[in-house]
Amino acid sequence: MEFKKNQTIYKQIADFIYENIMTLKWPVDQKISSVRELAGLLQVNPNTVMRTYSMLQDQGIIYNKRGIGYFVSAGAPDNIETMKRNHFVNVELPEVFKKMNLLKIDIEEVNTIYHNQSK
Amino acid sequence: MEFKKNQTIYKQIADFIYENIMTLKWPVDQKISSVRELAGLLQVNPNTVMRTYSMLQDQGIIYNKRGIGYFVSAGAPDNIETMKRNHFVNVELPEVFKKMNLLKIDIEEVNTIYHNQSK
Amino acid sequence: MEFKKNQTIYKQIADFIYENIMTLKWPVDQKISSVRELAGLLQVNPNTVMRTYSMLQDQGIIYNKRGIGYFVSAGAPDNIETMKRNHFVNVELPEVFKKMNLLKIDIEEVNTIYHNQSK
Amino acid sequence: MEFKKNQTIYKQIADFIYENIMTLKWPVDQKISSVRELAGLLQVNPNTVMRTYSMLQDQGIIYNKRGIGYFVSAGAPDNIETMKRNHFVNVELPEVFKKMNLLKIDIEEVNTIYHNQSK
DNA sequence: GTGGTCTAGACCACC
DNA sequence: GTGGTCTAGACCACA
Repeated sequence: MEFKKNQTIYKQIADFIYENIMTLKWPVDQKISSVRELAGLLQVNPNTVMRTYSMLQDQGIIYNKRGIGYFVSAGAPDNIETMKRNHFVNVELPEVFKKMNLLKIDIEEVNTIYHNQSK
Repeated sequence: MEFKKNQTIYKQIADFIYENIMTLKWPVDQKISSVRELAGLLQVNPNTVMRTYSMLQDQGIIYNKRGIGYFVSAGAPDNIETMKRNHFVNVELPEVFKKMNLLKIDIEEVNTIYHNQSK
Repeated sequence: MEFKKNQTIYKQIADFIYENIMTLKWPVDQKISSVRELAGLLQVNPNTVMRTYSMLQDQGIIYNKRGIGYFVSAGAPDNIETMKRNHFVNVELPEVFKKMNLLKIDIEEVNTIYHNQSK
Repeated sequence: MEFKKNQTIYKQIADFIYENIMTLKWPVDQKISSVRELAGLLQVNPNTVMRTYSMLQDQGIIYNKRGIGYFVSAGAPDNIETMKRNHFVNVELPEVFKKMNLLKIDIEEVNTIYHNQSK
């Protein structure tokens, strides 16, 4: 896996996990990779993975059974989706709109780009 | 002037200058505030302003006359606008579209939000 | 390491690094000294080394892995050599020739001095 | 007159005067332009010209009659030439040779460039 | 007055 | 441990 340099690695790992959970590749209550396992797979320092897991645990996305490992929480797939959706609609989109204003880019232009790109 | 904590100060100062140049408050070939002056005005260390000015000089936005000060480069207003425009269209928009895909948000929904918000 | 006072320290550090890379003492993809390490070694403030590293990163000579350190870029040895060669041939030599013209010094004389000196 | 940005202005003014004296446009014992006059001509701060004149006076190239102005010293044309010649041969050329060594550029190559350029 | 460089020391996020 | 940013204050050459 390759990481973008403009974002922290542990957050990109979180995105990787989010996607696995949302797409149900990692179903609810299933044990996920151990810290060392995932660190080895992603060629990353175990501390970094640990940091991701801690964050996800704080968010209630995964839970921990001591001595056994981390598991996907009930409701995680839906929670992730609404969390991301809210963030996108309430935080990211307004920023985009604000920038469009500054650059005098019309919403029509964005529509055009969107449709052209998907061809 | 107040600074957001999630972005570096010297880049926020750059944005401040970008806007002054784009809106022609600071016309081409006009001397801009000296390092110390702007530092005093923004309540910031002169080194921080110096860092901004160096970056802008590398970008060709401003130029320097030794012992006199910094001046707005010819073509700077247009260059800033195209630079920002390109970044928005080629970098930011694709990321937005990608996220829309993941969250299964249609372009129509974005249009709706856009028009609602502007009311 | 001692520094000449007629040139800035951070550029002299860059020259030091250029040489280590060109002579392959520091091979491609090898981690180079950390900012603090080199600062201690050269008896210089870490900020000064940081400045050098930033410049070299802009030039593509070194790259950064977050939280780990700086590494020599692929192709860096060749790039440094061609960069220096170009500067010498296109900038420095013409100035020398121009001065020879003013002082009415023949190229033959330069040849003589060159061969005498090397004895 | 235009100034290169990689060298100080007052030294470039000195070069301008050196040339006028060496080519005998400004003969020995002739009064040269006043500080203000030259400053106006070159579009430069009078302090900068003053600095040049001070340096030239220290070098014995020009002398001052109080209340009247600056004059070209006897022997100035020859002195400038030998001064420049010595500096070129003893300081600049060795540096060039040293750089040629580092970049493994042969004296033959320099000869070739020299002859090609003059065509 | 102007920019430019450097030091000393601090704090932060990240690996 | 790593880089990165910022402050405070100093010194210098130059215009």
